[in-house]
Order: sequence, then structure tokens, then C-alpha cells
Amino acid sequence: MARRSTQAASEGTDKAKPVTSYDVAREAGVSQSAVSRYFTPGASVSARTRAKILKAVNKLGYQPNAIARSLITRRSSLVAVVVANLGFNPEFTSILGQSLSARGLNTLLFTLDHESDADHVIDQLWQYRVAGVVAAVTLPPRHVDMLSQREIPLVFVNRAYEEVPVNSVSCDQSEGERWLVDELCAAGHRRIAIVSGPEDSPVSRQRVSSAAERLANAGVKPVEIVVADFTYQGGREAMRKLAAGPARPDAIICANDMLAIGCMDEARHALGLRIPEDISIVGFDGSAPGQWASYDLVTIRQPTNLMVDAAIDMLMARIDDPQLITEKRVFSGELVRGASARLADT
Amino acid sequence: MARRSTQAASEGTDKAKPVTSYDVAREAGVSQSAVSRYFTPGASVSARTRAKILKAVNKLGYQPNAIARSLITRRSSLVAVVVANLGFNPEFTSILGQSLSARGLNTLLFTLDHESDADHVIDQLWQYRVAGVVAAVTLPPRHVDMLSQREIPLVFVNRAYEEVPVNSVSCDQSEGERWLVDELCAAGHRRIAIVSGPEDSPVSRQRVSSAAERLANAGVKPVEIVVADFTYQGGREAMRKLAAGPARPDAIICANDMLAIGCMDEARHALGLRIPEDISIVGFDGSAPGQWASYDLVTIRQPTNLMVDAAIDMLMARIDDPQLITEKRVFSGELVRGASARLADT
DNA sequence: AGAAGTTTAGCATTCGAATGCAACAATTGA
DNA sequence: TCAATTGTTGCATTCGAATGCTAAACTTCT
Repeated sequence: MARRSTQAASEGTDKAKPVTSYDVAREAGVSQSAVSRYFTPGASVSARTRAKILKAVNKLGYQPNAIARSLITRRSSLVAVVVANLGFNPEFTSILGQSLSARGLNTLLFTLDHESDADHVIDQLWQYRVAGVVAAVTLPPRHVDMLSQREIPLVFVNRAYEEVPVNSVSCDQSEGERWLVDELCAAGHRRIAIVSGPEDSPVSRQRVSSAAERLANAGVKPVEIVVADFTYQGGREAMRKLAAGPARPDAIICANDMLAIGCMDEARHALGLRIPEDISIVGFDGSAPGQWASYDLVTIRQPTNLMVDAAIDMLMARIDDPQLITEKRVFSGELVRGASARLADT
Repeated sequence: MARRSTQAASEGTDKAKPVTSYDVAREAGVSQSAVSRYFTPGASVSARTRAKILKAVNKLGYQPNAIARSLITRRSSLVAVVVANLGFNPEFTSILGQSLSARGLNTLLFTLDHESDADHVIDQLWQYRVAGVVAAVTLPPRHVDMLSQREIPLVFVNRAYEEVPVNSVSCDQSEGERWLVDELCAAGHRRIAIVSGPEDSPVSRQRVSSAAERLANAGVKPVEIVVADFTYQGGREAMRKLAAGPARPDAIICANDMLAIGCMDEARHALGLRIPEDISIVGFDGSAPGQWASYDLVTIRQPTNLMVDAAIDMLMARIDDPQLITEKRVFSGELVRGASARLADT
């Protein structure tokens, strides 16, 4: 085993030179405190020292060390973003990252496949003393409690908990499903099937139960409820199953756009059905592919931008005052009247 | 006023209690050093103290503070992942994040809209003393130099530089385009157009020039080269322009799948063309939507998993030994013989 | 049992920036 | 002009874990 210190010291060709606030202070002829204050928004530094420091900073190419800063201030500019691998709008992550960045926060991204990975994620984000957490997945209540005990602000997106008070922003799933059901029923559909997402997905469960309930109100019993995962392939298989069943439905309510797209492709390209003449298909999300001309989905568009902004607002309010009362913000979706379903004329 | 849960409300002054290694040491009756060594893989700790510490750790719920550790070791477990907002496979980010996580690294995600944002990103990742950088965007040479001076390992994905030596993994764009061109020519296409991505995108430039070159070799001059951005809408507009031009092409080579999808939708749904009877369209990427039945694109599938693994391998090798010579790994793509283009029979 | 070698434990220091405090300078008011 | 006020500055300490070094405890071998 080689001794690194001696080696590194001897071979000093082009060495990385970590510039510290002390270096800047020496260069500018001021104290390290002054340099620190220079980078602290509210601090009092005279114009003269300001100028001297600025010069030294530029000369040396100094960048404050966020690690050291976090250590002493006990807070970082990192926000953990926890998303599920499947079933979530990839554009959401992108928009969220950009909004965070615009507010000077950095994104620590965690993608989880299985809920069980949550333990690991919680450990990691705690180790990094993140300033907050935006979760678009379900976390077990004990993790929610843990974060709240540790006073780490947490905002859920499209999740709500009965048991624990949490901040959340969401799109009104029930309302959206009611709209969809009403549209389908008004257009005369009666043999309606539902394609559900995974059974452990709260979003899917909520959408499916809302739709089923509204159907029941309208005196319609779903001809079938098929469970699929939140993938294109899942949608195709679901459609295949429905077509093979006893009474082919004349309308399908899918738990998200991806499933709807899969259903449409299977219906058209494998089963030779016409949409919406032979069968109506509706989704939920308002994802980009759903709006492509090939699909032109009837769906509920979630106001992603609004939701992201709201989430960040809540998070930052919490960061400033961790004692704030929890709040849930629910946005209405927007019915997108595409051509994938036969709807009543407006 | 909202009602609070019994748990949270019971303790009026529930304070966050940051457990440190000293707390654990006291609880276990050992020194702080011992606790530290307990969490250091190669360190020597006797079975007895190990047990005592483990007990204390569990009792107090201790998690080492990654910030403090990073400060003293001068390295973090963070890897910066820099991607462009448009034009890149979202699944790439997801896979990369998971692979990093599997190796104990965390993902600091930066999404950039404009290349000019790169300055800010470089500042941020340097401030956090990231262990490495995976970039799927072009960075100005000065930034590449800066990272190399600071000895921060850097791996590019699908970018290569002539001027500076950098690590990179990529898919062989030229080879892929040659395959596509050859297929189209062999099938008898002669009026071939190209839809390019943004002119400041190296990936697009490389693909377009490779295709154009191969066409020239075959004695074919592109009927037109249309520039678009890397979006669905861009593809649609490009197709519209091409159709309005003097000689409508019988085949279109698109700089990526998204553009190809846009072209297909415009051709079919706005122009009433049949694909591939009236016009052949090919893409590049092998993205998921391109493989959906509605499109069934002829394209080049990039081996995303291989590329991600290779990138991480290179990065980790660099982290272990920053002096390693730079290396470029180029993978072949895979021709996907879909139905979006009329190809010669095999 | 004693010498020589090997683990293991603890002390003290280190990483780099933020901040309370006290000293000092600059400004204002009388 | 001097005192009171306000604004700046630097010193010294702090955050929490890692690590070189030394001393102590344990093995191993003769």
C-alpha cells in the first residue's frame, strides 16, 4: 500500500489548489470573517473591503465551500426530490429541478423502484441534512414522522395521508374522474371498463375508486376492472384481456395516460378497432405523448407548473418557519377533450 | 385552525435532536474516534467495541453526518448529472441515477435549458465538491479544463472533444447514420430529406453530417435539410415545410426519434400521407415512444444500459485514481427495423 | 514467562466557513 | 468639540467526523 501523502506532495506538477476564504483574506489583506461576511447577504461590509475582497476573489477564483458552510449553518441548499421510477411524469422532475434551481436550491434526486428502497433514501437525505424533501411517492408513516421530528420540511405531490398531517399539493383526482365518467355517460356509454394501475399505487387506487363510485352513482356497473402496471406494455395487455372477455366494453377509463396509450395501440393495431367509433378510451395526467396526434387523448391535464410552484412555495415557507401548520393545496385538473373518446357535444 | 395529530401535539416543545458521534461515544462508553472507525470500512475496531457502538447507534438512531465527513475527507458521495432539458432520453437520467445509487453515490441533478447556464452549474457542483460529473450536454472547453484542474472526474455521454482530452462514452452516430442511409438507398429511395436538430447541438450536427456524407458517397444529394428544435412540435413543423417544398421527399432522416415522431404525425394526420407507402421516416435514439405500435420507427437504438454502466465505471476508476489516462468508449447502436420506412428485404 | 509483534483505543488536530463578542472607526447630534 | 450612536472589523470558537500518532492491550512465539 502506497503512502498517499508523500506521493502527492512529491509529484506536484499541476495540483488542484483549493482556494479557501483564508487565501482570499490574505490576498485582500482582510480577515477571514470579512470574506465570509462578503458572501452573507445581510452582513455589514464596507464598500472599501468589499472592493478588495471582490478583487481577490476574482484573482484567485474563489468559490465558497458549500460543505463547510452547511456544516456550520446546519442547513444545506439541497432539496431531495423523490420520485417513482414508473408512473410519473418525467417532465415533472425536470420542471421541479429548474424551479428549485431558480431559487438557489439544488436537486438531490432519488428514483425509487420499490417502496422498500425508501429506507435507504431517508437515510441518505438525512445524512446530507437536506433543506427539504419533495416526494412524489408514498412514504411509510414512520418516515414521515421521522422527517417531521427532525424538522425537515416535506411536501408530497399527489399523495395525502389520513393518519399524519403533511403538506401536500395535488390535483383533484376525484373531480377529474367524475368529469370523465360524466362525459362518457352523457355520450351514451354503458359498457365501461376500468384499467387500474398497480394496486399499491395510491394514485391509481384513488382514481379507480373515484371513477367506480361515480359510475355507481350513474347506475352503471363497470364491466370489468383490469389491473396493470403503469406501463405502455401494461396498457396493451389490459386491452387484450378486455377484448377477450365476455362483453367487450365500449369505453375504457385508464388510470393514467400511459395505460391509455397502450390500450389505444393494442385496440387499433392488434385488434383492428376504430377509436372512438368502436371504443372510447380516456386517460389521466395530460402527459405530452397523450397529446400527440396519434392519440389525442381525452384526459385530465394536471397543472404541473402550478403544482410545482406551489410545492416549492410551501417548502420554502417551511424552511423559513418549520413550525408552520400543515397545509394541503388541491388544484383542479383540466378536461382535455381529445378525439380518443366519443363525447357528448358541448 | 387545523387539528394536529396527537403525536405531534403531545410535546409542545418537540425539538430536533441532532445525534452526533460524540453522543454515540458517550452512550457506548468509548471515544469518538472509535465511533468514526466503526463507520469506516477498513478500520480496526474490536468485536467488543463494535457491539457496544452498534447498540448505542440503534438506541440513539445515529446517522453519520455526510457534510462533516465530506469536509474532512474533501470528497463527497455526490455525482453531478448534467442533462439538457430537451433532446435527451429521460430514461437515461433514471437509469443513471439508479446505477449510481447502487454504488453508493448520490445524484445531484442539473437540468439546463441553455448552454449559458453551464457557468452556474459548474459553480454549484464545485461548491459541493462533487466526486464526479456525468455530462450529457456540451460544456465549454474552459469548464472542462477547470474540472480537470480541480481533479474532478468527468465523463461525457455522447459528446467528444477534439481540443481537450476527456473521458466519454458514446454511441457511434456515424455508423448508425450510415446504416440508415444504406437501408434507405438500398430500398430505392432517392429523394431524401434531412431534419436536423438545433444547430448548436453537437449530437445533431454529427448525425446530420454523417448522414449527408454517406448520402454523398451514394451519389445522392439531400433534397432539403430542415432545422428544427428537438421537440415533437419541431418535427411537425419540419414535415410541413418539407411537404410545402418543391419536390416532396420520399424519405426523411430525422436527427432523433422525437423529431421523427413529429414528422410521422404531421404526415399522417395533417397531410394524409401513408407511411411507409408514400414516405419513409427514420429516427435515431431508440426511445420508448418510437417503439410504440403507432410509430414503430426505423431507428438506431443506443445501448443506454451499457453506456450508463460504462460511464459509471470510468467515473469510479477516475475517482480512485484521478491520474488515469483519458479514455473514450464508443458503442455500436442497433438498427431497429420498424415499419416507418420502406426498407430492402433482408 | 518474557520478548517481539500486532491490534485497538484515545487524544488532539484538521477540514473551511459562519458568527457572538468586543474593540475599534466613522458618523451624527448637541 | 466631545459624547452618543451606528457601522465595521478581527479574534476566537463552532459545526461533526476522520485520522496521524502514541500508549495500552492483546497475541504469538520462543
